[in-house]
Amino acid sequence: MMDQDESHIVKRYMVDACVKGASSCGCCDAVGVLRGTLFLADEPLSMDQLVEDTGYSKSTVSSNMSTLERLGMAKRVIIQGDKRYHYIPVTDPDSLKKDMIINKREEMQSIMVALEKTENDLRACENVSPATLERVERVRRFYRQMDRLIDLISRYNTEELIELLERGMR
Amino acid sequence: MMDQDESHIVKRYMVDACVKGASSCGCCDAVGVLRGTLFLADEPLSMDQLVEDTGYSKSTVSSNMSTLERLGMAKRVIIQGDKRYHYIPVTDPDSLKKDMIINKREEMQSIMVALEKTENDLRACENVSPATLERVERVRRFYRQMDRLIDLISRYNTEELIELLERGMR
DNA sequence: AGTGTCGTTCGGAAATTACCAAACGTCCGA
DNA sequence: TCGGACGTTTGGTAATTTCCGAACGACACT
Repeated sequence: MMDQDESHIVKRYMVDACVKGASSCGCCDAVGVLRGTLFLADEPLSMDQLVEDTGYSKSTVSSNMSTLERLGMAKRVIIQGDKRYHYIPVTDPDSLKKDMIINKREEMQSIMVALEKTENDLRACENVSPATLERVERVRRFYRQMDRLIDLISRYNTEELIELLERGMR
Repeated sequence: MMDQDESHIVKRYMVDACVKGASSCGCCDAVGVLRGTLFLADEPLSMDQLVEDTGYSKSTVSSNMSTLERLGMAKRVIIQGDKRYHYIPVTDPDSLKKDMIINKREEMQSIMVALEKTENDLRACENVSPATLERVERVRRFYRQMDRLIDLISRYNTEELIELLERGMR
């Protein structure tokens, strides 16, 4: 009796948290709902179970699970004697961090390419104010710095980083 | 003749880059278009000029400029002898970094609150598998670490950080 | 107070996105 | 080679979001 209700309430917060996280990645709610459901499942879930647990259709679950996979937040596992796929959530901090950084980095890169192109085009123009050019340069420098920073961050694991930065404070 | 066309092409890349960046913050295209337009303007732009340059309506420009302000990507400035607002893009790296971090941090915080609540609820339940609890703990630990990391990162300026991390590599 | 200039807010239309059901392709065992 | 179980892809639809024009409120100058 109570169990059902309680697990429902518990689920709510987790799912909400994941939905929030998902939407800040530009993902739709379903991605968050699915991730949250996976977190609170006792065992790897098949697509049918995800369909049942979330109320989404099979097609919605299928496409959104592939984005979860692409983002490194879920993995497929093989269950012996069952030809269906089963999904587990990725919870390993280093793995999560790595994928978070990879995704962020790709964003940065594509913006940097565009900025570089803009800067070159501006230099080729005659009637561009120096102020404008300098502004673009400055923004580009910012993104370059951030990219470098992300690169450096990716080379450490999280504990190391925290320790290093805490040590540097003094 | 050529000037018009050229500046149009130049603008394209910059605007595209900003649109891409904006949509990864969950902002609509207009936010990116406005930001890109600001970057390439020779002088602070009034709302009327932004309306003309972007083709958006006054209301759209108004509301999206306030989100740009909220995100710390644009600022209002006063032009002597002109009662209208004018906008300039924020290009200072440290300022951009600061706001980027503040926004990211708020996201993290709200997710962490939800995770904490979930963990407490799970502990209160009887029939929760230890594996599930451990999984939630692990995810929460991840977010706590990332939050700590972001906090530390916010205490340095970018050059310091890069130097510190480069030094730490050896 | 009256008038004109600005910027914001509000309700509805248009465009985009998320979602579902059905059709389709694939793999495996018979 | 057929049949069945799975997962993915594909239109079509419902819901959300974006955007515009109009109305509104605030401020300055007369």
